[in-house]
Amino acid sequence: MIHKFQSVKGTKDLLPTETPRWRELEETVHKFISRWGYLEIRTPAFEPTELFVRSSGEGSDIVTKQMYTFEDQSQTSITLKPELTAPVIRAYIQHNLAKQGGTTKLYYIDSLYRQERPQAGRLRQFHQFGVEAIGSSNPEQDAEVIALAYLILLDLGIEDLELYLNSIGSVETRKRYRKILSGYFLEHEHQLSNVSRERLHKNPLRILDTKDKKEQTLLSNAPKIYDYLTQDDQDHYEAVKHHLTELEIPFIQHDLLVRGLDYYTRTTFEITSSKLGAQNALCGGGRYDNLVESLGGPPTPAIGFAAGIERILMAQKDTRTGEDKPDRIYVVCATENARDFVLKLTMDLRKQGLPVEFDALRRSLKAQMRDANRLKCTFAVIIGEKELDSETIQLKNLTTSEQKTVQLGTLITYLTKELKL
RNA sequence: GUGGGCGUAGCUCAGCUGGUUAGAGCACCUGGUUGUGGCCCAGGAGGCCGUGGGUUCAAGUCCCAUCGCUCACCCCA
Repeated sequence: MIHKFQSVKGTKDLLPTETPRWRELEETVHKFISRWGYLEIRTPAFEPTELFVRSSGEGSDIVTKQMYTFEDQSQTSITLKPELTAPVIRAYIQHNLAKQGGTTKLYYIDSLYRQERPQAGRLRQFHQFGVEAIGSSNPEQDAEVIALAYLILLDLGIEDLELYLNSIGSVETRKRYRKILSGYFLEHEHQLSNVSRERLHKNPLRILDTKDKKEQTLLSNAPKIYDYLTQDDQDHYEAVKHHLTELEIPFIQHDLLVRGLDYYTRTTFEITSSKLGAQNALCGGGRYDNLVESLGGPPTPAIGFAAGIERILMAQKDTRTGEDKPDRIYVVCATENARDFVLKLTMDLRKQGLPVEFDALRRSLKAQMRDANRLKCTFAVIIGEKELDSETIQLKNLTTSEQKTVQLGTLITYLTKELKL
């Protein structure tokens, strides 16, 4: 028995039943984001492993356990991209996009790869769209990016959006806060769950994310990062909130929101939908003012977000777009000796831009008619011996069941006039 | 990596406490029309019941293992 292949765990085929929804989403993304002045960028599927280690952080989960890493034939360590900010910034530096002046505003729609255990809303190959606005450190830029994320999700028809906002300050602030926080939790270590106790040493900030109800009171008394922000950080944060309020973008301050990647500074945000399962984040993003420099570029502030396409598709209310297909034509072969002519006529009609089907299975007339019906064709062009002899065709309207004889010479003019295409 | 649930026809599923040739709906094919679809009627094809082992006179059904899918933890989009 021959072994049947299956798609690799955590990967999915998009069948013709679902590709229309993907296309529709992608078109919306292209249109919406370009209107805001962002330009599309496409980066390679893989990058030097070191790029992700340097940007995401050596201790981050992505780097320690989620990357698809391999050595190519020249023993270079290669990694399938697990996130998109680093490759975009790499390209930005490599091609010196800054030289164009102003801010550099880029967007992408792309595939990512992370080796995690799949579950609802989480795959090993998945898709995101996102933007990176590179060059401005000002709060208006934060507001623009956050507004873009929020409004595009609204436009995509997602209900129950919740936007969570936080500021985690500079890298130094975070280091200082981290120390204070672990001090606090160390004092109360006996009240911590096993998971949290582990995090205490790896990354105490993550304890703030806990879902353990028993720890909630402990958390509410924990030192808040806001109190450790510098005056500049606070001013920036306040300005971002002010802008969002002005723009009528509703947000929820969430001082426990910390992100998994090391490169974030100041603003972080996340948008969730209650329509999703446990993996309820549709979109995550934040400011990363040190990344460009740490990847070898000039000191350059930047902010961006990435949104998960699979999750958006899950959260969308099922707006089955019954996009009206153009009227299709089925050229039916009624007798064997008409076969050659059927193929030729099919091609002639297609050359006129008409959407035309024919039967390559040599099925019976009846079967062809059934097929035409199954394919929701609006016209059947029937050709048999009689028609060959008289240079006519039978034209049957499959909606009204009317049938008439049409001169072959006038068929194309007739069809192009009759059909809404 | 850890835990729960589930694997029966192309799809959605039924199959009670183990007992004859394993079922339904939808989809598919043929016929009812010597050259005509949709509805209807008649018929048909399609299953090593995920895989391997065990218990038993007898296993889709019980036990063990294994693989796969799925949900959750971890983490994140």
